[in-house]
Amino acid sequence: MARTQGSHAQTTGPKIRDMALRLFAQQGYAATSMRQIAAAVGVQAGALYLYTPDKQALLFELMRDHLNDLLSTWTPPGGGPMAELEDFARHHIRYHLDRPDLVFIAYMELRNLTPENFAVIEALRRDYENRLEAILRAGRAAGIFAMADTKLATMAVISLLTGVTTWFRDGGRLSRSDVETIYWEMVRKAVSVP
Amino acid sequence: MARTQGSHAQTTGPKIRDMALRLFAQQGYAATSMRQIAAAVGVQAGALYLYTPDKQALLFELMRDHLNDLLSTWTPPGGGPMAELEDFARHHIRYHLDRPDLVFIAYMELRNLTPENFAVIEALRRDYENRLEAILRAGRAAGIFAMADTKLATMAVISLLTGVTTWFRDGGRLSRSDVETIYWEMVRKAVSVP
DNA sequence: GCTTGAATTGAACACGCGTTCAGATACCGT
DNA sequence: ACGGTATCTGAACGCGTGTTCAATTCAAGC
Repeated sequence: MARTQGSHAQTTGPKIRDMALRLFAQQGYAATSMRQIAAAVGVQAGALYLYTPDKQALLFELMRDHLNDLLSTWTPPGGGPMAELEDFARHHIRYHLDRPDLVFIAYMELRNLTPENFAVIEALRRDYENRLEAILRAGRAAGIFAMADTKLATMAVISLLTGVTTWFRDGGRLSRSDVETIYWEMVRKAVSVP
Repeated sequence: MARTQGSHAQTTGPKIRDMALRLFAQQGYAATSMRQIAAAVGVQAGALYLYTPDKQALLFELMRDHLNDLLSTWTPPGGGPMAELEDFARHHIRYHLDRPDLVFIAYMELRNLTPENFAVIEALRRDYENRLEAILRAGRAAGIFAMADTKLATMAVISLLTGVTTWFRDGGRLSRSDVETIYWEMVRKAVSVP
């Protein structure tokens, strides 16, 4: 098979995903051609099909692996809802700032997934939201948090945290950990008892 | 010229914008062809060029008019930073929930603008952000608001408010004004003195 | 009913797309 | 040095794209 040995395959395979990632993030899935990806890898378009069945699989696997990674790199640390929420918020920001391209694609290219692929991604996304919701629900039950609606608070907190990717650039006025701390403070205040 | 009289022109012209809006929002600018738009209007592709110079202008004018509208339908009402922030937040949510397609396009299709068009849209967007920032800055100076960084708070509040469009659907568990009030409460707490 | 000009068609243009595949090439174990 | 196979090329396929334009249809004024 194609994926096993040979010196080229060990670099070409991953390179395709890297370049697809970069190009999809920069110009979008629909606006990126297989020929462009191939050129970026340094190969002819036909060679891509030794590593991927089609263009759609490239997008889907990027998104699926991203979400699986997001889910597997964080588990509730314990220590009560407040500590867990802080950990969640800081991890979310750190993760998103470390992988801006992946995050961008995961939010922008949902429309370009086939219905079956979309369903898979959607389910992973909901898993992630449910983790935050569980924290908020526990915190409200414990009287630590106060919000009119837990589900809305979940969505609002995720929107707020994810928004950091739209403006943050390395080398700017604030460091990543500055941003992390400032955002966490806003999240905490938004859901805490007044 | 084409735009003046005749019974068809009075309906075909606006119809093109409506259908382009719907299709761009549903499937994206790049994935929508002029032939699809024409079919949705009930006309051949060539006829579109009596009303628009090209496809790009369709996208640009949609976004430009949307942002101009957003800017012109809200002016600071006075009454102090807290009252102004509430008015801003409620207006933002109301406006965004009333025009989900336009809002979606304005956030998703920025990449598909030519550089010149992008610059125009970007400037309008910044105008809008600056209005919120002015409120927050005044509130902090007055000791009503407390946030570590005004610019970050501006971006965070906009992310939080805009996020409502990703999940809200009419006929759901909560009405628009419910959502408006719940979101406003979170915004208020996030930026207020603890 | 004829003339006029706007509104629209439908075919054509050059081009880029995703994907396939027979043939060439490069590399490895022996 | 050779055989085998993993890797890649380059051309081709059918199709859809944005846009143009001569020719046609349509609606209204006289």
